[in-house]
Amino acid sequence: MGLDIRCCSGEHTIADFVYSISILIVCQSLESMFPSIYSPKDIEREISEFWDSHQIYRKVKERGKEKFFFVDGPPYTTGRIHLGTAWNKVIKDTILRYKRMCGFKVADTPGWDMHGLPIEVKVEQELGFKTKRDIESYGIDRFVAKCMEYALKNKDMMTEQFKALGVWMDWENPYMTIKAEYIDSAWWCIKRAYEQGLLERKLRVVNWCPRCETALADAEVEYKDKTDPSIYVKFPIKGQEDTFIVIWTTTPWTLPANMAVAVHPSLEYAKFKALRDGKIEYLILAKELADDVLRKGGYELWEIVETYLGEDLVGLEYEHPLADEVPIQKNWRHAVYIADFVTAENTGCVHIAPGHGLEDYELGVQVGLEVFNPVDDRGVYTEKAGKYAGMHVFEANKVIIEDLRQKGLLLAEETITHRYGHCWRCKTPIIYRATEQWFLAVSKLKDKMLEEIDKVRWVPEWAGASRFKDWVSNAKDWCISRQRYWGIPIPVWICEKCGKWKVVGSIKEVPWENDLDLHRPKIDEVTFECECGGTMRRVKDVFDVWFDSGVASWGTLKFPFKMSEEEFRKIWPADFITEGHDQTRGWFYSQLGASVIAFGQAPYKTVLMHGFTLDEQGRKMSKSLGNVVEPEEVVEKIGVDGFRLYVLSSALWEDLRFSWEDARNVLRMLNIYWNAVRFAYTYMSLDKYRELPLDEVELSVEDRWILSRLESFNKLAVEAMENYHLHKVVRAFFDFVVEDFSRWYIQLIRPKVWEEKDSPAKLATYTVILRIVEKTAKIIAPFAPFLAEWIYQHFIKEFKHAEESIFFESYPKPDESLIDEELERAMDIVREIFEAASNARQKAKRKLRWPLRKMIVESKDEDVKKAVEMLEEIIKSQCNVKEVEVVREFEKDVAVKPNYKALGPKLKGRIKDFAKFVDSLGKDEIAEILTKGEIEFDGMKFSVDEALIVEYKIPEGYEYAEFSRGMVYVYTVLDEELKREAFAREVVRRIQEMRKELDLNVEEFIESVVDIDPKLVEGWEDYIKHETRSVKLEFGKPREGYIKEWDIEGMKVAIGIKRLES
RNA sequence: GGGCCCGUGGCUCAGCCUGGUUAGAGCGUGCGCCUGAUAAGCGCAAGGUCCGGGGUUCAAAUCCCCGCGGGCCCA
Repeated sequence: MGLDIRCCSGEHTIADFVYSISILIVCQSLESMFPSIYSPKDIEREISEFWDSHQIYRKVKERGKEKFFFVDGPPYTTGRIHLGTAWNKVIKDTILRYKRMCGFKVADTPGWDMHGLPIEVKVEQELGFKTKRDIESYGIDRFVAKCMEYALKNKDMMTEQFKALGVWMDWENPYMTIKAEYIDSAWWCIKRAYEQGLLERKLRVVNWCPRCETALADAEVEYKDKTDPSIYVKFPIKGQEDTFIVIWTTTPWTLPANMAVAVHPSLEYAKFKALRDGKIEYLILAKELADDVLRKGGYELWEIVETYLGEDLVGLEYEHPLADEVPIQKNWRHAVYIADFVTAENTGCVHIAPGHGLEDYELGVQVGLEVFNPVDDRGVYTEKAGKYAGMHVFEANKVIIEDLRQKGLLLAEETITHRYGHCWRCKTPIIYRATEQWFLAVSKLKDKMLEEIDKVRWVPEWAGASRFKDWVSNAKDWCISRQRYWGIPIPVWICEKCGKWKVVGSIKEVPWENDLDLHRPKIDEVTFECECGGTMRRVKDVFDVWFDSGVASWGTLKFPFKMSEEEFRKIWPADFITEGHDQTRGWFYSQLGASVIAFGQAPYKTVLMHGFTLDEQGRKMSKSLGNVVEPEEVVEKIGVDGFRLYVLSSALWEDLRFSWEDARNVLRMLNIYWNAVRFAYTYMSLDKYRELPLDEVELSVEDRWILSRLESFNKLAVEAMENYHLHKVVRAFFDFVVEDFSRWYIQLIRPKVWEEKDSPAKLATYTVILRIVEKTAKIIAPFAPFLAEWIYQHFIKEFKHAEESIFFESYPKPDESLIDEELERAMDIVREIFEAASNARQKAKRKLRWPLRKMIVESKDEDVKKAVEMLEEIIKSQCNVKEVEVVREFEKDVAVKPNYKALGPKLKGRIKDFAKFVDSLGKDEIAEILTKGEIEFDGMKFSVDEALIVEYKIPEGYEYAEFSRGMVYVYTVLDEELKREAFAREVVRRIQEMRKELDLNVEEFIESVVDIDPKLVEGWEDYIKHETRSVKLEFGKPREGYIKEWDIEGMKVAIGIKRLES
């Protein structure tokens, strides 16, 4: 745009010339001061160097006052960071930068989760190991050293990746779960558990990974589809010929350990007489399920012989189906018991193996069954399993099925695909095994934990109130022991002689020399002497790695090793943590559990739960799908700031579907911001502007408007930040910058920047722009730190006194006195009117370059009237019309016709007279009828709707378009005067184009020859000369210089321009 | 089977908590405009059963219930 402007007639003055020269000089240095193209890479490099060389991070850290205790959820040190990890840290960094700008002294210690099975598995793979025996023969000490090396190497690599994302954390001093002081924090917590009787060692059925040969916590079990046998087995009833109770199982390998059958007390069971292959059998199972099962079993006929409730079956004894193969089974009595967990599914009779099932175990304890577990750590049957000894359980399935078939006890065999637990790291299907393990008795703390959840602020609210509570209510005791090597050693020593425990609560109680040698196997050498004279040896287990991170909220503070309780209490609990929704059962939980044990309260005050990163189709990113997007790839294309803004632009708690298109769009918007700031920079630096107080300049209406918008944006940003709604800030930022600042304000003020140097209007504009740039940069600084800092260094510092870094500044507070809602509304209306006018012009094929005589806004809304009055000049210039008028009702030609269809049947023959009457009505009469809504004819009254068809016709020469509160009518007829102006502009436009094609500098003068009738642009010659920097303008055939033939509105026009040698 | 979240134009999402004229953006598409931010920028248009069905209400994308589809977590 930039329409009706600078048509100041007159010759080029000396001042003009000087101005041109200075533009030239500015243009040359401009590119180095403020490049024309936004290049994230260059900016990031420059700013990184600046931050490093000026030690900005350290200085910012020192400035904080009031504490803000943030705890970093420690990423696990395997491999490189992925999109999700990057997103996570960017969220954290943005919040921390914001809090620092709010004056807080922020705890920004990053954490590293460095122990555990995942690393062991990776190292095993590197070394080509398959079993624990490989590790033991290699040497635990060497294996642990490898794990440490692996973890440290990855930590360093990931640190560099995080730094590259502009994440300001204390990378020199992270907390690491492998460090002595951290292990101290964990041991201290276990001691606290022990003192409260919450540390238990018990025989329990646990999730067991036969490959890793260790117990797994519920949180370490991953459910996915697995195909298993699904078999129906007949257990022979003792003392009753050909009578069986029928059970169903998907784990035939647990049958050698069967100890009982469970039925539901109130479910109906029946004994069926069934015929198969000419043989009669009696089968007991749930009545309602029998038909289905018997059909599967291939029975030809069956009938009910007897029915009973489950409770009636109690005590019914049966023979173990594999008693011959597993002789030890002959020592025990097998019978039917009742259990509430039995459901009316399959046969209604549940095979119970207390050594291999959670509920089985509980039932076993209750009724006094043997907990028989003939399976070793590797998932291989022991000698106790008789015939099956030495066989892996999963391989045993088919052997057992075959044995049952041979014995005639297999009723039916199918396969089933169901969700089955797998080891979270090595993906091996887990088994359930009864083993001795160490537990934290979380079940005793559940109520307290639920109570604490309520005291925490959850963002979004349902993260805690619904999702987390659900998990915690279902939580069982936490199995914290692992039969592995790379982990925090469990600090329990047991006397070999009397069995007494010693729980060590501090690393000071054991001898150690450097902070890393508390690991196995060294710690295993430490012994204590028991009161009884016996030797106390450490249990061999290490902690579940989730327990490591569970103590992070004090581990990060090095409490209690290096911090006093008094000091600790001033800081703890954490003000803020944030992680992905997978951490509901992970870190949110492990921390809550550990903390309730240690302190009886939640370790965090606010928890922000964020989503997962998915690919463009909404699938999880995974290597096997080949859809992984690396953060570096994105950064390469759109820069760190672009990346950060992109991942922060949608609601954090929802999954982020990565989209290249959207990511690139962020870059495009940043580019608009860049260009807008650069535009301002060009003229402000040319004019050597220095900051003026806002109240010393004469603000125009558009200045007041943009200031109001700016403060409204500021207000929204602060509110959103306080609610952790980061995406709202990003959206509002782009909205303000693109819509209000670039697309509208800059267009409006463009003419002003050409005014003479000390023009008050221009100074006001500069003052406003400086404020806009400063505030927007500060508001977005936590999100896009590089760009914000760059603008601060290159723009803000140029025009006002500033700090060393933008991060020394405080986050801007809105000045609500500058918010003028009425003006904002008025401008909204004006922008709508402008859009409608553009629309109408397009319909009438009147391009914006062509001035139009007048425009009428029709609306009954007082606000519209006020808006147009208030902002008339803006409408006129933007819409390129000479005159604008608001009316309540635009005078349209109204034509009315009789509604024959409706009135015909009523008036019958007199309808013709009515038609005549209607025809005879004058303009005023029609108007009156329409206002009244009634028409009187021959003593009868009809409503207008019924009697008339009303047609409106807008007057000749007008084109219209709708907006939300009315209509805009544009008078599109061009009179001679307008045509001359329009034509002049067409000519100017062509000459400018030619200047560009010749690559002329903006200040260079030319001579122009235009082959048109001079009358076409009469009165506009000087305008053309001025606009095109033509010293001479002639009409006629061009003969020299650059000549080009144009088509202007269907007319062939030759134009020639010649560069003037200076 | 249970818990939570999501389901709005071709695509990505606002709006829903606190019900109220015509459901908004951006991208993409088509047409055009602008030209001293210019290897940029801008406008207009087409395009929607707001997942489906019930209910509450004068009024439902919005609140309630029942389904369907997707995701995560659990059993």
